[in-house]
Amino acid sequence: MPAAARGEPAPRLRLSRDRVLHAAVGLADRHGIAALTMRRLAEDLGHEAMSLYYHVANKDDLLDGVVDVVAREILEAADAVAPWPPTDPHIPAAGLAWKDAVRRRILAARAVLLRHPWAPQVFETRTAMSPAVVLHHDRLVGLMRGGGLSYDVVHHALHVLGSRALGFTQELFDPGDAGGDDPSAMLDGFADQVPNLAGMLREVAHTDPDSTLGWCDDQTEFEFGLDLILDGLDRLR
Amino acid sequence: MPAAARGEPAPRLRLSRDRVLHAAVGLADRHGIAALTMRRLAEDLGHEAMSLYYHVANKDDLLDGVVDVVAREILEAADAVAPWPPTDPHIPAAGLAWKDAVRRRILAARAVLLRHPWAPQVFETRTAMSPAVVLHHDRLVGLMRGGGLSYDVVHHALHVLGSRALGFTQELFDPGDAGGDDPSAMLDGFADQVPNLAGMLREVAHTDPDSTLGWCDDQTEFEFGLDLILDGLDRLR
DNA sequence: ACCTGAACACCGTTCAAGT
DNA sequence: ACCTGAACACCGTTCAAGT
Repeated sequence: MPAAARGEPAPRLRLSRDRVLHAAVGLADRHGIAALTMRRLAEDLGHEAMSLYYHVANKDDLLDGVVDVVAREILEAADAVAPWPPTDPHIPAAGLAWKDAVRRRILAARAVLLRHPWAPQVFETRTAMSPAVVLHHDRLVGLMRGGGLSYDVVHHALHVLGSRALGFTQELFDPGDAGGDDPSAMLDGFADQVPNLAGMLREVAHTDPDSTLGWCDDQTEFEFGLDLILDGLDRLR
Repeated sequence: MPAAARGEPAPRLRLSRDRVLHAAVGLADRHGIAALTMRRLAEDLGHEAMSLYYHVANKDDLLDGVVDVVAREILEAADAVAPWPPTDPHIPAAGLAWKDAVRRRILAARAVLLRHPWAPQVFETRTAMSPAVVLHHDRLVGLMRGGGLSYDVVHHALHVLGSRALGFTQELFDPGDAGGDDPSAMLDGFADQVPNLAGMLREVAHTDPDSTLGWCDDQTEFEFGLDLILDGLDRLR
């Protein structure tokens, strides 16, 4: 009795490192990073857990590869909106264009990460650096230098941007559950101990009482911070 | 035959949530966050793993508590250098002082985190927010408002600062292993694909050939970014 | 060359039982 | 009230064995 007749999905395809990595990304996208175990991943691929070790050294290597897959996606998206070297022969004066180009690259990166919300956490734990991440940063350096920033300022810029260059920041408060209708409600019975925060929340909530995305629009805040930094850097030109 | 006579360290002290949490912090400090398992922690305390569950709901609750311990340490250090409300009756004009006070608080937070290098990773995974973190932010809000920033700008400020308010940033490249004597060496055989980065590294390394901390001084870069942001915010006053 | 099964040393956690 | 031992369902990984 053949495997297919027993209702078991036989291995449909031979494994490869690339197939393993892309399946891992898909699994994390669908069920979160906690679901990404060697056993579960193998199951998704119709193989046994041990088979993965032929294509991947260990779990750490798997995560390095997963990060690189996401980083390649970012690189591609960023190159599509602001390549280096610039292809457009009609680019305006470099000094004016660098900010826009860097901004476009970073917002494109952010758009990619919104599809992989688990990725920032994984990026944080990686010690080896993905080639695609390095390429992305090389392009940022090129654009900033072309805009008239010194290498020294560009170097500082990479540090200031940090993970923002890849489109994410470390938010300490989860806007998801903190929001609700009334943001200051979450401080109930606690407000007298945090008078400043309570005051701020009351006013900010009042200013924009019915924003669709809750009282903190992630995209708006990300862009605000990005522009604050880019403007600050431009002033050092 | 008593337990002590058999050479086994009998439980010297009764457990408590506070003792468990502080032991967890110490364990992570000494052996890294990966060593922080329920079994290992119990062993350090001279008890059985299952005993911990009487004082802590589960591992998630343990990590929430651990984060709060670190956050209380931060709060205390920050209040020591820049309390709110300000205690000094001779404070200069508020507009000039807010930046310095916020800067002091954040650098004090950073000093604490340098003693707990594993903490940022744990902060990232927490969804519940630590009371001590909320208090620290309340004080930042107070100082900024006192400095003449509108609630709206202060709100943006908290988002821009993000984890920086607690003294850490997400660095994508590990300065530890990337450094060495020659930073551009790490791009060997790759330099032609990343000409901008290679150019930058050559010049930056040359500028400061023998800095003790390697080619990227974390503290310098952190302060550079912090000041860039604070100056940008001040301009919105 | 590529894949597998059994086995090992770990996890976090439940539950009934001890003092 | 506080702590424990045995047991369960998971991990990542080694290794010898299959095709």
